Amino acid sequence: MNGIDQILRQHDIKPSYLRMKVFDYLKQHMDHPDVDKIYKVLAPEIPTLSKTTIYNTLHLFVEKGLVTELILNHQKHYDIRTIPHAHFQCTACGQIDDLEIIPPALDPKYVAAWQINQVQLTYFGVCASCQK
Amino acid sequence: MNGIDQILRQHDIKPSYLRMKVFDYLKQHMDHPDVDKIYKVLAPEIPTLSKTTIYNTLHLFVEKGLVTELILNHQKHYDIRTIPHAHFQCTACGQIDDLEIIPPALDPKYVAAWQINQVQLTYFGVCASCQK
DNA sequence: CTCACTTTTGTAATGATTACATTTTAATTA
DNA sequence: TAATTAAAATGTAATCATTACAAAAGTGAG
Repeated sequence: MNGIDQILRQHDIKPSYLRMKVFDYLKQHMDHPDVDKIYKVLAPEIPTLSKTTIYNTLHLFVEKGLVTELILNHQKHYDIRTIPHAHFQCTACGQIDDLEIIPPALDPKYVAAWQINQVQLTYFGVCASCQK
Repeated sequence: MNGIDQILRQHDIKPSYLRMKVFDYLKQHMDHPDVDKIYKVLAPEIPTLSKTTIYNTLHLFVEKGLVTELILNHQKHYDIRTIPHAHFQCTACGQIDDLEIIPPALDPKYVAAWQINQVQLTYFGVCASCQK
């Protein structure tokens, strides 16, 4: 958990124990977990943990620009990589991989009219191991 | 509703009255409606209409490759344009616009490993009228 | 120590989607 | 045409991630 309190503070987030735990989890598990997955791992070591807290914490992280929210299959997934990149999701097992593809820039005429805040580029298909 | 029965038949779908109505709606309203929107419009003229039927019908259309499903904001939206293109969604009013951008092709090494079935490129932001 | 504020928690509500059983409609055959 | 069978449409209840909200616990300044 080295330096995590610093990172949180840099993003204007008071580093409570739980927030540090959640961020630490995200840092060590970059497989785009959803709330349930984070909860299941942290709950055993934090017996009083509530799922609502995970929701609150992640909302705060997103609001402060610390993590990116990725809605896939009616579920929110979280990613500490905030630089633009693409994703692949296997429709069989649900796993999400990062892809080093930068989403194309919008035509200037749209940029002038709209205020673009986020881009999401996702490829759906069946991963190697699920094809067998 | 000219020729709609033909289009359905071409996709191996038996053209029932309701299926034709749903497809006709999609053809005339290309603003990527969700189930609720379609239901609200069709229900008055088809008093016995059930929402489940709309769900069933759209599932069938997607399965037969007649329409594309687009999950945005935890909701399924439907699009009769099946050629690859991008979307813009306003996070304030929810409106969805088509963009003439072709999502970038995947690196051959990924294409070899995975079986890609769908690509989704979406820009999120605030549209012109919501910025006021 | 006390008070005010923030963080965390628990429960109940929401809302889109699905499961499933039943009813209605259409098509086929005798 | 009536009977039989399959397909389509319907209604209700269940599911599940997320949110709303109020209460409890923790933290820090004076």
